[in-house]
Amino acid sequence: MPKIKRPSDSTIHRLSVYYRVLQSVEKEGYHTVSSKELAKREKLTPAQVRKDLSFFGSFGTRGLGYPVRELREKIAKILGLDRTWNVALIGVGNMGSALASYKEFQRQGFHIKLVLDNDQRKIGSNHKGLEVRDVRELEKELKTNKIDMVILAVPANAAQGLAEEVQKTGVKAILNFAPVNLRTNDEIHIRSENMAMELEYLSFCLTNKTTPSSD
Amino acid sequence: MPKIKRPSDSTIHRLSVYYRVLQSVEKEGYHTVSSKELAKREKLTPAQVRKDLSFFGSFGTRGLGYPVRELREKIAKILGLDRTWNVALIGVGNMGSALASYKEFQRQGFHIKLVLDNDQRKIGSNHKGLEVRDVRELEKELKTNKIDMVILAVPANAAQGLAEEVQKTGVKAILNFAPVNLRTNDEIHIRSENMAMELEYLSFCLTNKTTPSSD
DNA sequence: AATTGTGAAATTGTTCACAGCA
DNA sequence: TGCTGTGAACAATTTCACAATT
Repeated sequence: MPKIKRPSDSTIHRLSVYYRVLQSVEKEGYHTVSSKELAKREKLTPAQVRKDLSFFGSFGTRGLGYPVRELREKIAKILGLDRTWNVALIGVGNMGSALASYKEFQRQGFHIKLVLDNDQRKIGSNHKGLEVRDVRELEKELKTNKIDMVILAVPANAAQGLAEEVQKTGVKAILNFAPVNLRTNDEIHIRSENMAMELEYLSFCLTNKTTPSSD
Repeated sequence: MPKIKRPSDSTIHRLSVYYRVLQSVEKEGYHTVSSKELAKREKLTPAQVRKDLSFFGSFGTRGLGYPVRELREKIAKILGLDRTWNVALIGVGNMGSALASYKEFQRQGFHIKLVLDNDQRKIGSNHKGLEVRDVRELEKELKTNKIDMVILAVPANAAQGLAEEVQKTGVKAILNFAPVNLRTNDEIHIRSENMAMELEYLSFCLTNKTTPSSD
């Protein structure tokens, strides 16, 4: 039985990285770029770049390199960035507010179309042009706004319950900022940003005097 | 020559995870916990938990499991969480403000002792009990406040320059929130939180209808 | 009886090295 | 000649399986 090679988790992450680099390279006016150049800009090896891309097809020209614009578009398509995504933000505390105005989301096609909270004082208020809606209307609001992804920026103790509710509505992706590990069945994709954990990693490095070099 | 096994990057990250779980387990009143139970709570395998811990010593008792409190303390020591760290925050925009009031940092021993910005309107103003200082005084302020780590929450185009300045002052760790890959020599530990990249990962999953299951 | 700690095996991910093409 | 695409070699990580211990 032929074993089908699936791109690894890290390959996908690096694809995201290449996408960003290609945006720069394109802005700098280059029409082609080699795996060597791409690698150099991100401290990777040329072989890794080529191998990563080869999971998805042959995009380059031997002897020449990769066509910048075309490759960027190809990667966009692979990552699903050749469209826009409707995103809902749950929780308009400090972090939620910051995320609501985070330009990079918008710039990459993630449009925050809906903002929800459970605090009566916040509901109805205006937040970056969007009226904050009542989280009790979660299901209705997610449906009406055709939401594809949810960003959870709520306190740790509220996150699990909300993740389950979101899942029930049929939304298939959550980006979680609460410092808890969400337990769900396998119907939904969840990524967590755990900022304290990153500081803990740094704490480990400093404590154990490891040599840095791109951790 | 005997090859010394170094814990991998992912082992360190999981240590952070175990630390959090142990805090819960302890709060729930348990005195011992098995690798099986720890694994279950984070969807890992018992063997992995044991292997991870074994890099740092033998903390368990065969037939019984691990002493919760003791293990938590051991891990705290390994990660350098048995002390407090002085953290400086550079950039008091939306994200910076949110980070300044992020409770989890404080709770895990990361104390934001200094807040810097380059905006004259913000300098001098009070932010969560701390006066915002002028980033032009960077070196002096980092020294006076005995800063161990810096959180960078500045626009993408300012991040690289600031990272270099921070490095010159001798601080050895940066947590970067700007959506750029910081290029530095290898004297400093850098971690980046790239929130758009996490959304892109989700975008890939939805686009390619991968089966979720704890990505 | 239960559970750790750990070499060995299996798997996964990265780098090498070179054939093949522009 | 220069650079891609890729199988094969290598390296790292995870899982297995079992002796050792309480």
